[in-house]
Amino acid sequence: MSLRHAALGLLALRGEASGYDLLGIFNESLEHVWPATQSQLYTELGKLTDAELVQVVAEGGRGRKAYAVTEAGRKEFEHWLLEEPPTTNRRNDMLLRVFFLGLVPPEQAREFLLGRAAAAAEMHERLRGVEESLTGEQGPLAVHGRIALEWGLRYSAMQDEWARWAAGQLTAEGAAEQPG
Amino acid sequence: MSLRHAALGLLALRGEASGYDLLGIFNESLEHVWPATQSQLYTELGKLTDAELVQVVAEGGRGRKAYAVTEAGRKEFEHWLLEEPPTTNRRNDMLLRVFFLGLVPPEQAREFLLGRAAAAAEMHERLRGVEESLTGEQGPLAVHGRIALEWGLRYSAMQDEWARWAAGQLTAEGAAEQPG
DNA sequence: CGCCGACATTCCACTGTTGACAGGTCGTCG
DNA sequence: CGACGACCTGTCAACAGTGGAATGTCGGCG
Repeated sequence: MSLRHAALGLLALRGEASGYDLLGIFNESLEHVWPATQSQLYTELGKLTDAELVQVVAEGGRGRKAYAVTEAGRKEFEHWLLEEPPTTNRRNDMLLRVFFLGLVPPEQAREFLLGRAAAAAEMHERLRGVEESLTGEQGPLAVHGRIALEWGLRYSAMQDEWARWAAGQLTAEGAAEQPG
Repeated sequence: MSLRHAALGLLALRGEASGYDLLGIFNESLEHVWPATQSQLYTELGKLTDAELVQVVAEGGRGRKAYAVTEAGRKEFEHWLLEEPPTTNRRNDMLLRVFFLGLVPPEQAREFLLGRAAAAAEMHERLRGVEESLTGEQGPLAVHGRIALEWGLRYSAMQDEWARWAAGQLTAEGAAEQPG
């Protein structure tokens, strides 16, 4: 149920915004952190209004409704942000595959792992590019964006090293099975 | 749709098993990689049977049905394992919170990050314990289990270091804002 | 024998996510 | 003017995942 809090947070950052505005932010800034679709967002804004966590503060042309968080909404948001423990991602597609890697020949397993390493390295380079385009930017949003980016950099580096290490383990295993 | 492939993989490893058997494995070995509930698993086994990827090879007491993968099932499984690119986890609850950390006082933001570091360190220690209980184990399953475990160790270490680094960034920022 | 716990399957109601569809308004460029 | 693209809101069906309840069987222990 974090879409609700993402919407509250964006409204808190922006002061006021329409569903359409929020959708733009979701597709730009939050695309890799918490994607959301139109239908989901408009539905959620409706529910938030019913729960009186946000309210319509202006209506403009083309049916536009500008929303802003209420006092209750702000409270709910801060409670989520600081007091609810973040739910760890329990499912991991790649580790599931690793679990079954013994079912295919070692050479194919090794290829799989090296493929993962390459994908991680590619992601790392992409993020390095983003990092460079960010140097010189100022403000608190740049600070927190930079922190999130650093997570991605460290994550992809970790994944790259781990996958290459794991491939090495398989090679060692194969060598041990066929000595001499 | 990976539950389907997890079930196929477990059946391939085990040769044959009932829904109840599989559920036990999901709760033990796959709990932190791909959890599944009763209702989900039995439903999936029904669908897999309809699709002729598995078949009932024996019926025992208490309504027990033992399943095994068919040739088509094995093919489908290997295709998934080696050729379909693993889907990266797109949503990250913690990074979403980081994105909004500018909305609360720096001291609270710092506390949040240090809390995350502590949680990661705790997870790391827990995994270290699992690692120790694994030394001496043999066999290919131990090898791949060890590789998955190593991922967890590196992931938690990375998260711990990152969170402490990030907390430092906020301190530096606060210090820069209030010099002298 | 009677009960209990492990074994074993199935159904239901609910939430979250996705993608497609449908409808309407405003500004501007040719 | 007319068409087009950007703006803006909404509904629907389908599916994955969660949690709980209902139902029944078998083996062993007191």
